[in-house]
Amino acid sequence: MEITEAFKEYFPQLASSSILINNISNFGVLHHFDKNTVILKEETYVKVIPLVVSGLIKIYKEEENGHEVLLYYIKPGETCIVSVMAGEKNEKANVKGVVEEDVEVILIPKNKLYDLRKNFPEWNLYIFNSFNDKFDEVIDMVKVLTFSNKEKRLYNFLLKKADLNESKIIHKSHQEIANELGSSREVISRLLKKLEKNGKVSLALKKIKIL
Amino acid sequence: MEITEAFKEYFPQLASSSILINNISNFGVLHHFDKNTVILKEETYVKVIPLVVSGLIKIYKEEENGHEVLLYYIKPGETCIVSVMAGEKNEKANVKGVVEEDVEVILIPKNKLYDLRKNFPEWNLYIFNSFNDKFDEVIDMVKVLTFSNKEKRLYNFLLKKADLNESKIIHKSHQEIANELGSSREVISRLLKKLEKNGKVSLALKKIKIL
DNA sequence: ATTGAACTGTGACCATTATCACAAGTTCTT
DNA sequence: AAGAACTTGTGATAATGGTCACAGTTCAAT
Repeated sequence: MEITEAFKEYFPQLASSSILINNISNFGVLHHFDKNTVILKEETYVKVIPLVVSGLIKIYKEEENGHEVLLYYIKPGETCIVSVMAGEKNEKANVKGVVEEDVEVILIPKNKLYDLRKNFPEWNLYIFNSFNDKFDEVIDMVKVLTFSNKEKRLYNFLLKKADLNESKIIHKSHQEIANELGSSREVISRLLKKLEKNGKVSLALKKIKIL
Repeated sequence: MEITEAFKEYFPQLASSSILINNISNFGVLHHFDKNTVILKEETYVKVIPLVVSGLIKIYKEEENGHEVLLYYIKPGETCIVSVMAGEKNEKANVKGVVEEDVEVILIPKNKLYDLRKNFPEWNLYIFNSFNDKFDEVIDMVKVLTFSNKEKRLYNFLLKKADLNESKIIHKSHQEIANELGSSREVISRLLKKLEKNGKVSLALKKIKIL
């Protein structure tokens, strides 16, 4: 796929400005990353900002002792606001980004960020919106963590993942899910069994189906 | 205090542009709100954006059944990004904002937001930064909620509040704290006693001192 | 000074979640 | 086909936090 075309198709809000299209087409580069590639490391500087065209990226917060929590996914049409801010401020990232499903991204060099912010209100609105969306997601997570039990949190997670995949089937081991939710494998296994008993899911090896 | 003066003193990042100073001085209004005033309601539209000059505002997420969690405080030099976004998008707020300590704010009518975004890269950077700061705070909260117990969460909360107050003494009842942390009074009472036994705080009626 | 309201302390009990221990099933490799 | 590595199931136990019940304290107002 050609870059201008990809841009127009997946970033209509930005592509409403034809000068912006030209700009991004000039200095942006289409790039592919395989599943499991770490594209954002804690404590490292950011050189490029990804605009996701296809696939899925997951963003984690890491803990000192190696544990982690999934914060949110970045899907086509979205960008990584942590990268944008780390780029603007020349600071290190404080979260981890990993490719969940092979992605196609438009990479923007960080030194173009100032031009974009200065010249394109569309860009600024897009970034505002991106921040706002992820902010809402994380706030919702705080709410769930505060008021719901693990079973509900797990079920929410499965529904959201199924929605992103556009498939009722989730291919993950119990251990992987435990890692993403910051829990332990045994707990997740038991809760999944409970969900199965209550007719909410059906289970098979590395395969969970939403009913 | 005069508005231009307040603006220059508390918003140096914005005041670096003298045209922006003139703009905000023209359409901004200095206003005072008493403690406990609700300045942002869930499910209502936003008409003005506050730039906080003095005092403290707290932002909550509410639950269906009346429970709530404190998300973060807004202190002098900061603005309410939820209001900014609700204003830009003409949408309803999805959090609650209450005055924690009497505040002085510069109020900006929401219909000026587009001009600000279009004409002032400083404004855009300021909003990016505001989003980024609160985003980090909420992400940190997710981390604490996932990996720490209530005792640690409570102690963190006390330290943060003391820091904002610039005082080692926190004037809050156990019930108020329980509400802000989405817990129950008995649990908070017991944990505070435990912290007292371990020499971290000393307790008196509606008064907690960090040691 | 007395009363009423708000605040705090604490025992008892239960639900949820974490951890340890181990068994059993599945898939992959050689 | 055998073994290794990964995956899932489940009992036992302990820690954490929420709920109920009730007693004792402090404060403010009449």
